Amino acid sequence: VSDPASGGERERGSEPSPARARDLTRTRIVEAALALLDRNGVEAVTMRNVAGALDVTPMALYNHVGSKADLLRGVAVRALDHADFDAHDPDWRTQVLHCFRELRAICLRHPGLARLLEVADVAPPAVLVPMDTTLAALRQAGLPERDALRTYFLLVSFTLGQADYQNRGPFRALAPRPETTRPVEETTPYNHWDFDAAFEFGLRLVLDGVDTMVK
Amino acid sequence: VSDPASGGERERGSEPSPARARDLTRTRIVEAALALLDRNGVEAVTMRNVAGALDVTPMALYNHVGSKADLLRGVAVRALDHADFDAHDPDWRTQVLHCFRELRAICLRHPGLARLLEVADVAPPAVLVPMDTTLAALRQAGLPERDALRTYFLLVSFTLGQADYQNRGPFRALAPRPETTRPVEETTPYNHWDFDAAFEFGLRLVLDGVDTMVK
DNA sequence: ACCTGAACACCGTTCAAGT
DNA sequence: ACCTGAACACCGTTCAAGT
Repeated sequence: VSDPASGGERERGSEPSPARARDLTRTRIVEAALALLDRNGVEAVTMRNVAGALDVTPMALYNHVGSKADLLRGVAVRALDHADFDAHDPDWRTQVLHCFRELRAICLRHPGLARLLEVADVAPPAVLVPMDTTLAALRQAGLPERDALRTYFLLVSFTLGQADYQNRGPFRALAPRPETTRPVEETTPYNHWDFDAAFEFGLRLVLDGVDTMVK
Repeated sequence: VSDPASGGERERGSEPSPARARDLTRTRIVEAALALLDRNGVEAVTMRNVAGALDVTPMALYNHVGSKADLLRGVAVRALDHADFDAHDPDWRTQVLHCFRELRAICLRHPGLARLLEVADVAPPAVLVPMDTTLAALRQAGLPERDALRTYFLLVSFTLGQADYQNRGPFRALAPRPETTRPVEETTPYNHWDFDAAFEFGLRLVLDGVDTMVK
């Protein structure tokens, strides 16, 4: 609606306007949806909103996407497909650190993405395949295949969960109400909560756990 | 609709039917919503469905609940309010284990609850306050207040995430596609995945990490 | 005080038409 | 092949009535 670049030039060259060519494309649709996700959150990415942003009828989208679930899957892929999860480092610890810092950075760059990935019927298996590097690193650390997978899931849950909390503002839930259960002077950590530090703490804790596990 | 016990007796005693008393109550509404959540998942708990289950107009609910968010908050509270998160054990490790095993057990008893708690604007701070016992245990383990909180969030993300994956069937997402990225003989852990064992592994890993951290 | 019924502004999606 | 428009079966919620 408010995008000035969307209603631009129509029929190019000499073609006599072949049925109002809009060059609507799956890529353009996915990008419009991602823009909506970034600006207004996951509940704003609606077939009708996406269509409106592209100045098109809702039903026009279905020539390119199949369903809303398909579109959301495309959005998730698009947001992650330029990620580089490979640290190219022989040390398994720095490899795992790099991997999940990268995942978190992307989730913070696209508010609403973490939520989208948690609503998992939307995330295609392909999305996190690059994380194979993490599995390799954990195996290299000495974990058997099954435990490497378990640790991988633990790290994914943690990373997405934290990013999600951060994105929707200082935790509305899960926090034991400091204002009522605890004297005021102890509530300081809630007021200036350092998400970055908390994330790094969690990563270190898990990696320390891996160390102990393989020892 | 299909509940035979809902359309039962009307006006009792000698009262001349004072405007069709339905004894509709917040508790009954919350319980009907929880039943819907358990049977048909979170997307089935709809104002209209809840009203239908109670044989009442959707708008009748608003005399007792305020909004759908308020209702969902009530459902979360109801599902958790009989939980006993206190192990009454001096050992901090068994206290933390008990706490999160209990949380997970409740989430598995109420499929859809984990998802509900993750959509956190719905979970009231009060819901997880009993977890104060966990914080106390982690402080007792030697963690400073801030790190105890961080570990608490890590454990909550992990527990809810795992329960959520388990509830919606063998992970549709987040799994690095074994069938295409890896030879078949290595895919066994995917086929018979032991959620209980994976959860226990995660707990142990985190507690080992705490041990290392305070040492 | 509590419940109903109609209505409003939304959803995703189907289907028959248009070009 | 691609897009439109009307329609269907849903949402949560407001508002004026009924008792």
